[in-house]
Amino acid sequence: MMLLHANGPISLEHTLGSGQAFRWRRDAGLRESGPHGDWRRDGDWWLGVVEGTVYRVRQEGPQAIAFTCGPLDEQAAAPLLTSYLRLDDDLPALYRRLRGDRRLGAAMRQYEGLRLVRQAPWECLVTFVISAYSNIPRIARHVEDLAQTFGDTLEFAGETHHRFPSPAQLAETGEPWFREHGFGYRARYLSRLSVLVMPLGDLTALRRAPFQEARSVLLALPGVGEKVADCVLAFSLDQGEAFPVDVHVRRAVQVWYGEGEERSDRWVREWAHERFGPDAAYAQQYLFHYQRQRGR
DNA sequence: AACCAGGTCCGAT
DNA sequence: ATCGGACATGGT
Repeated sequence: MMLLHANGPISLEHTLGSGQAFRWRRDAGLRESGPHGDWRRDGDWWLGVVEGTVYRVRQEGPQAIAFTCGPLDEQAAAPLLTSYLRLDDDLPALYRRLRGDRRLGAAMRQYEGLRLVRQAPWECLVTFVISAYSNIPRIARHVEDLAQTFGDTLEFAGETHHRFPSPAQLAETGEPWFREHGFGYRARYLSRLSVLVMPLGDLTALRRAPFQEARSVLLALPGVGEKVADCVLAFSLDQGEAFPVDVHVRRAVQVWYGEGEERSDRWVREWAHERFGPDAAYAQQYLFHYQRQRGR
């Protein structure tokens, strides 16, 4: 087990549970205890697969986490997990910049430690094409189905897990397979996506590209509209200007900033770009989570 | 049992 | 440029 410290607060609950990434699940780490065969929780762990590594992560105070992993050793994995959870992001500075905003101020207090994640772009792209007009539990089910069916196996702590499949591993999958597995009308997009992405090479190169340029590349792909493109830009390509506008965020902005007037997605997006600039992606995730949790 | 879900695409104004 | 409907499926 290894400890990692964050630059400011980190909350696994809010980071992994706010609908950015879909391969994390709460893992109580059940361990047998007592003479009556009852089970007890061994802390509140999260279990997830990132690239080729399986992680078990738990909160270790407001600014630190502990983790184990495999098959990669912890020393080698530490910088990878640090990057994935963006533990180096200066959250206190972000809060200082945005705390003048009343709604964001409230959201940041309530969900302190919520960080954007830095996902693998290909997995993020497929995930959010799947996400279109769906819901979070179902999205997670589809992503897991793809991993188990087409991804390489990974052994960790006596259990078998799966990597998310590469474009090449998905390229042979035709529309009928996706239909049969409940992907609905997204089947047509997904069956074409791999083939079109392969010649683009490593999508992480888009992290160095200007925002609009990276966005154009994504928008040319099947099943990728403005919302999905902005999710990929925000959650995998370090593009802080991205502001994904879904039904929740549009409502939130209409009510909180738009005097309740009907606003188009374009209006909301441009308003956010003007107001938040390079902090737009973070602002969006706080507003999204705030709005979505509000009704529960 | 309707209604909605982290939308996109396409054809018609 | 913008608008409206079609598109599959499952959760609440």
